[in-house]
Amino acid sequence: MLDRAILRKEPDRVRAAAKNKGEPCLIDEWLELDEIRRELLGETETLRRRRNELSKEVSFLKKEGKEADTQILESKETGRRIGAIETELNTVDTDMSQLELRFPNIPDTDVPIGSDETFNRIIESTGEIPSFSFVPRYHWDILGELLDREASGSIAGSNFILLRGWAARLQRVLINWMMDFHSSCGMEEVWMPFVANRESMTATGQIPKLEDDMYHIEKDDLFLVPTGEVPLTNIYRNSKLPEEDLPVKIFGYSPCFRREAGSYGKDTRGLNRVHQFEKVEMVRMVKPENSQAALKEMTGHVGRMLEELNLPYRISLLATGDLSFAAAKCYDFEVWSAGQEKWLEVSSISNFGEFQARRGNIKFKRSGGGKPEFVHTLNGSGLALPRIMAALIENGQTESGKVVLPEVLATRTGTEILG
RNA sequence: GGAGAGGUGGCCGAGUUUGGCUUAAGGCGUACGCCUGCUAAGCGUAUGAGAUUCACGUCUCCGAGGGUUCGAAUCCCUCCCUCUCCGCCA
Repeated sequence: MLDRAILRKEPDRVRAAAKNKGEPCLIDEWLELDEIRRELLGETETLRRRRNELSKEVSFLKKEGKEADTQILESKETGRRIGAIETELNTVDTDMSQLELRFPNIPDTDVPIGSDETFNRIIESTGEIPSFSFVPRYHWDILGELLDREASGSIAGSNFILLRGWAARLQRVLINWMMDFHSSCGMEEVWMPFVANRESMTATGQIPKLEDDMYHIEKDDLFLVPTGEVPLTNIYRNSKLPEEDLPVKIFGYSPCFRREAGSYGKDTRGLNRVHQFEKVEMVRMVKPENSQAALKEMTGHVGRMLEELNLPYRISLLATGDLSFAAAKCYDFEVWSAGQEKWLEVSSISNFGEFQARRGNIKFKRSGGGKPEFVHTLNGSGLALPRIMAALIENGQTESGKVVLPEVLATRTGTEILG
């Protein structure tokens, strides 16, 4: 959610942001409602003030044992008028809030402007692209029956995955390794619910825009989390943190459920794009002046993870059109997967500024005093499992269809070669 | 799922029986000042959030939403959450 002061004073910025993000923008409707709202608000306040005065008079007169019929009559009439105006005011206010939920966050000034991912700017590329003396295979070919589509299909449906044997084991080892990695870097480990309610989804920005992309449990009006960002950020919804609690640095594992309507077709083979994937997510809440530095720190952190996994990667700064609804700035990490000969997105690290904090009412208070301010929130994947699996398998493959593990995983698995 | 008890400012906690000098007491904490060899104590002052306004101010907020009333923290209804006990269950 954007500051109402910005909507009011700088509608052009809001308009430009929406346009650059490819979102509709109903700012003119909002401004019109805002005028009406302020007018109505003024009227109710005058009337309320009068009613408060009358109430005091009645109270006083009754105590004196005097008549107060005139005052009671006026108060009654005033109450009726307040009621009428309030009904109108509520309608206007609800409409405004609905509109506000649909204004996307304003991208930072250094974000490249462009309609889609072709405008993303690659800012770094690290690691050596592996070469083979044979034709490298796709990970789904190497996995073979360890990626049991028949089983997952009959259990849940297409594009859900079921891993067996060493593939399942590799997934578990990877999750553990990631968790330990973050833990040793001084973040707090969190285990979270994998469903979230409507308020939580609205705070982080999935609702209203992405409601249809989520799995919904109608009976309880709960959603399966599309990312751990939702529970992790909502830990602090409606709270006011003392300054010394910042920065909040937390992480946790969660499965991520995405209906991804209309995503079937190419690029959905194997582990590339599935309805449920595993992810370890990092979330931060920082003081506004520190969010840029935090974003940088988080990208460095993820870079080190990929280096330990020995995966070649590149980082792009997303263009406005590829930036998510709630983000102000975002870096994407992609790893090279040798079989598919493609860059696969494995982590997004975003700064949301105060956008989510405003929606979720997450504030902090400076120890020197002053008004509570909104924190800045950030989050980043560290990392998303399926494509990391794909890249590890494709890059580490041998001619005989085995997989050589990077050292950090070999130590944990107890073997250097899987298969 | 059943029964009971609760939800009041950053925290604790009075007020709900009997609706109206509650404009939410009091305490803790915090900030500033006084005092002090230093610290603590003590004393004094200040201290919730939101909306609106250039400002003074005004209005709203006692878990959420409705209702009754001239007037609701207080009465009525619905819902949510927490705790205790019981039931069921991995």
